[in-house]
Amino acid sequence: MSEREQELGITESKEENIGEWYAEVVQKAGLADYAPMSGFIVTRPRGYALWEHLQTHLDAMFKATEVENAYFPVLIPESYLEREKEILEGFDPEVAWVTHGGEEELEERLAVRPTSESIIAPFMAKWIRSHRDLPHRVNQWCSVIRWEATETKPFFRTKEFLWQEGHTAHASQAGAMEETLLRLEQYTKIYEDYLGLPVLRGRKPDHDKFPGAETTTTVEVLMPDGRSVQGGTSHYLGQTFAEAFDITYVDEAEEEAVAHTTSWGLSWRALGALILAHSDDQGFIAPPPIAPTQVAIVPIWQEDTRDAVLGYAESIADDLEKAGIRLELDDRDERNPGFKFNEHELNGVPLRAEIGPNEAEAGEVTLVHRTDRESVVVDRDEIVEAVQTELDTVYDELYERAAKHLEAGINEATDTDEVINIIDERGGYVTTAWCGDPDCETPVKDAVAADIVMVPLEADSEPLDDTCFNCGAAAQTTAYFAKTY
RNA sequence: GGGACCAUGGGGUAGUUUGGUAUCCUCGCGGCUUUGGGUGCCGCUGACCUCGGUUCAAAUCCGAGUGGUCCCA
Repeated sequence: MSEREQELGITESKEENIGEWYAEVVQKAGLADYAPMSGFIVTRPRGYALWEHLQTHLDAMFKATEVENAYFPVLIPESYLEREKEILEGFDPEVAWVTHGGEEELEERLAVRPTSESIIAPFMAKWIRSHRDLPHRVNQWCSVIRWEATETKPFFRTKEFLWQEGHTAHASQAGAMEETLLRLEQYTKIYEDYLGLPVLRGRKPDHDKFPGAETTTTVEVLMPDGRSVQGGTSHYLGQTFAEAFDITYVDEAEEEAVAHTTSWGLSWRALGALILAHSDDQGFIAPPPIAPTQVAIVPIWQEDTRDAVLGYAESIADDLEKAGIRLELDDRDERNPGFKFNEHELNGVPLRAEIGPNEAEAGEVTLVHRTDRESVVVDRDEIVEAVQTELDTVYDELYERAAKHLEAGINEATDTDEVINIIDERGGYVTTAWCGDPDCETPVKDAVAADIVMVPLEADSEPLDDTCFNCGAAAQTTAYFAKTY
């Protein structure tokens, strides 16, 4: 590696030093910077654009399934937070408090929302009177703050993060469970159809549920270093919150009844997952559906071919733009093509169009994949279709790569030593039969810091074996062990 | 929760052990040159994380803080 490359591009290796490599990709690809306060980041336009595109797609799915957006205050009175005991206990150590307005101390301190159940639920109680008001669904796109003293990793671990939180109320348990699973389905779709990441769907074990929830479901994404990321969660909250906040309605028999509620959230951790999964030692790789720039057109000219090449490139850019493709025509005069190639690769642009005198003369365009630098020469007249095809190809390559990794990353074990050994040597998920007692998780936790990240979604699915991997008691379910972020 | 390492122009660094003039590359800006994988030359701007201590003198030594990375729980 030459000195020049060390300075401008990525200098860390994903293979050997994934932590530092990730920090370098995030900064050099212009996605985020570290803020002056520990635990906070500044999301730069290229990083924020990823979030906006993800948001557009997910929001459309919500709206197509009867969700409306609303906005609730960032501050929650302490008395509201106290109304549901478990949520208070669950989040208490991580709540940031506002105690003063100007110099004056407040009569009641205000929590910066760590999640909004306790401010949304009272309003649901107010708005819902009759069974005709159900189901009721609201979602908000916002940020929350959880004051954990952990090390910052942009998009994965920050005290403030962007997310959406959906909250719904239903007449029946069945309706609320259906809702819970529908949102989990939509999270799966976002990962698999837009971010290029296959996921595992499951339920959290009882000791790791959302505070106050009956059932917490999760989509888990396997990272290149063998750790699992919780990519989104959807909770069936039973009647706990409805009872605490009086979300009741008059049913068809004119009886007062307590509603069943759900909540579901997906954060910008999804961005962390896709950056970590797809990018390489050359820099970031954005999956085409959410790429801020999908195609970088690099014109290559000599003195005498300049006008012809630029004119040709511009007409192609016009066609692509009209077709709704996000592109950048990089006609900077002070940079040579090689420099531009490297820069767009660093920034994650999934497809590059090279247009020089050769292409202009032949009526062609050279398209190059970000993933493997493979190039195809296509006809100028079919440029829109060709670009769409090649973007799909890049997406498929990203997805296939991640799918192979996931497939190889699920292994089965029958006893504690085997669970520990596989986690230690290969990482990934280790499936094993489990009795359901959290004490049986402890030896694995102590040895390799891995947890049970999920159990199968279907509560009645048969465990892998008759007896628990650790204590030998009757197995209740199959556990998926993994190290986590 | 415990430990280790690190912090010098926008980015990457030398200098720190042994206290005294801060090095080089790159980015940026101006000019010329140049364009199918990080062009070349000339000129310019720009830095010792913060606070305190020791000292004639601190990037350098000491203490505290802030921030980052990694390892272990």
